[in-house]
Amino acid sequence: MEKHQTTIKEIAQALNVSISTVSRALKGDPRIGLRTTQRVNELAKSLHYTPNPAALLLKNKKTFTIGVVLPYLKEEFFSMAITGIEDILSEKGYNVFVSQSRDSYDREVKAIKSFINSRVDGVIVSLSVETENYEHFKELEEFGIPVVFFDRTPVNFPAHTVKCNVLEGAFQIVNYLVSRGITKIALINGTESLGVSKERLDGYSSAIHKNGLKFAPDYVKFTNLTKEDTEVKMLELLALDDTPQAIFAFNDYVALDAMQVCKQHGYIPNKDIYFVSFANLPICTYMENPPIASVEQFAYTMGERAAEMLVNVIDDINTNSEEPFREVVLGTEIRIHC
Amino acid sequence: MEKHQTTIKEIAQALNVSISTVSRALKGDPRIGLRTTQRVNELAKSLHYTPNPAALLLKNKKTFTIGVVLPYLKEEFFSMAITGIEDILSEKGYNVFVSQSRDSYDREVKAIKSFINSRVDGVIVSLSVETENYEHFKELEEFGIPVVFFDRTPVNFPAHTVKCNVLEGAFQIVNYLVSRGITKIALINGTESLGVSKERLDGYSSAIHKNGLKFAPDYVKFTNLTKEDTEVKMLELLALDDTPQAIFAFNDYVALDAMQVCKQHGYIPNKDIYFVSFANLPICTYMENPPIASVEQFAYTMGERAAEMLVNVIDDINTNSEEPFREVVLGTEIRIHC
DNA sequence: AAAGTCTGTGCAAACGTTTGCATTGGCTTT
DNA sequence: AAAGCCAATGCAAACGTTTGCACAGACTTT
Repeated sequence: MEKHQTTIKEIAQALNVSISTVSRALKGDPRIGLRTTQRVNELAKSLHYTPNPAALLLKNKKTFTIGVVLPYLKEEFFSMAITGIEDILSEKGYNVFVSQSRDSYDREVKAIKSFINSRVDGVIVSLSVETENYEHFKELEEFGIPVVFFDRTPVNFPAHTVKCNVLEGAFQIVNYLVSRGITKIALINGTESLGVSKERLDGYSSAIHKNGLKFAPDYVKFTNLTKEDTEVKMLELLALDDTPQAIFAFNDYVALDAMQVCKQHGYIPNKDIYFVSFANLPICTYMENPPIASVEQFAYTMGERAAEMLVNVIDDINTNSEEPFREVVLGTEIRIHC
Repeated sequence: MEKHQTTIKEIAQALNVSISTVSRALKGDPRIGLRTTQRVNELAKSLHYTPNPAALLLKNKKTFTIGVVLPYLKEEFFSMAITGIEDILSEKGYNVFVSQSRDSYDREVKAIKSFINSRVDGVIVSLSVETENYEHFKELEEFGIPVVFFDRTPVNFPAHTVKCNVLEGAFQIVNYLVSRGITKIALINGTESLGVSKERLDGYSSAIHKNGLKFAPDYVKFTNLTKEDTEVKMLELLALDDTPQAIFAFNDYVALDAMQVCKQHGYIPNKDIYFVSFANLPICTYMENPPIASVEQFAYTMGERAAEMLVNVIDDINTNSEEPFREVVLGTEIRIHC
């Protein structure tokens, strides 16, 4: 347990030169003689020297650390997004703090505060379902820490964002159902606080109208994404006089929960009632009976784009160019599974 | 973009007291007068003061940061373990760096090096399939950074570990199959480099022997956990003269991949060939046809225990008590699904 | 009234780097 | 041989904290 960490100072003493000489030699400053530079580098290597990040931060004001807050790592959509984020960021020399809000506003706020404390260089966020105010992100701003949101982005709050074209996706997938002769289509949406919920609703209703169908408010439910709430909403739909022929679910988890309710009540999913959703769960490919179609979400790509955007924003802050908010919208693809 | 961060010094100037007074007031040192303490705290709060972690590290040699390296976040087993880790660690005031090895030795080494650079206080690891030498962990030791391994722990390398009783679990689940009258049981194991593979094999063979069955080397396959390799191994099993009646898979992912191969070749999983596995994929509860039984892995608990162990080790280092390596072995439970 | 004891505060060094500004010694110029 | 120059190096301040020690003043003791 020799908890000793070599410092520049020790190298200097060992070589009988000054600290500044070692510092310069280490970064290849041309003012330092070739021989000295060499000796310093050799000794540094053999002593396993690595610069103390605290000292660096103190001078440079940069931690090379990025914080990420997202709802649930266990959702494949988010764990894949993290992979994209990590890939880009590690390449640029950043480390990644990960924190899960588990769809709780309080936890999200706590995570942000802790990121402020540790002076991350930037933050990437996908909002919790509960989040309706954005004070914690304003605080981040006060500390000069930039934020990029992906997928679950804030509403009425200008910010850097990466998302996919949810509205278009919702529109297309409802259209697809209609093209198969299905007209009684219900929507189990996420909570209204989520911008992505609103977009799904807009896409849904514009497809409904465009196809000359009647928009039935009874057919639109909101779930807070918990299994329990989804079950309640699905039961409500089943209890309607005019049972829907198809359910458009907020995402795969909601779809699966809803499908279970169907089964328990004697309906055969994708036979008596069709299901479609937003794909956040590639594991569905292992299922006997996944939703019949889904909107691709490009989780990995979204993570990549968000990370790239963040490093760009960080670099631009340093060069002091005052930029407007950036936005990336990924294309739309729907996948037919059967 | 006022990237200004309040310092203790500014508070001192504003209040016309010395820096040390502010520092002491902030931590409630009884030597500072009540009035002063109050004034300092008020101003600090209104200025959003938070101590600069770099300065703290420089003094305290502690980053309150823990690094975690594990194979894949997208595997529910690991994302749940992370949740357990996070829960314990955030409660103790630590931040968590997450890095995925994606079962690559090189990536694992890189992650460890980067953790050394950022001077984490400790590291939690679940090994990649490829890892066969442990030099990178020795390096960690040289820097005085403690490591705790969970689930995929090293072999012939003394270390702090948290795992479940894999041997016993394997034994019991094979026993269960036998109790259902199934005698031709094959094993699709992980690579031999993994200690948990060896334990599965030992449990398997001891159950085979105990039940008076013959151990058939042909019935034991090793996969590197990729879909491709698992498919190859499953095909080999199907090609045997004496096709097995049941497959004991390394984990749920391997089971699912193997089941797909079965289906493609006209066998009905869990009818023609039974499947059992180690449960690392709770999403299986949504499946029509999951493995008929599985060994519980206690992902969340394992994460918790590992985190607790690590903080204990860290605390003990500071109190200089030289301790032997710790080990936690979680109990065994098998779950019958149908 | 001198000595002692509090209470409340300040000084300055230390942690490991970076970096602007010297300083040194040897070499070329005149 | 005096002046000037360059290459190579060193000094010291700064970044934001913590902390051992010292100090001032006011109050008690004798």
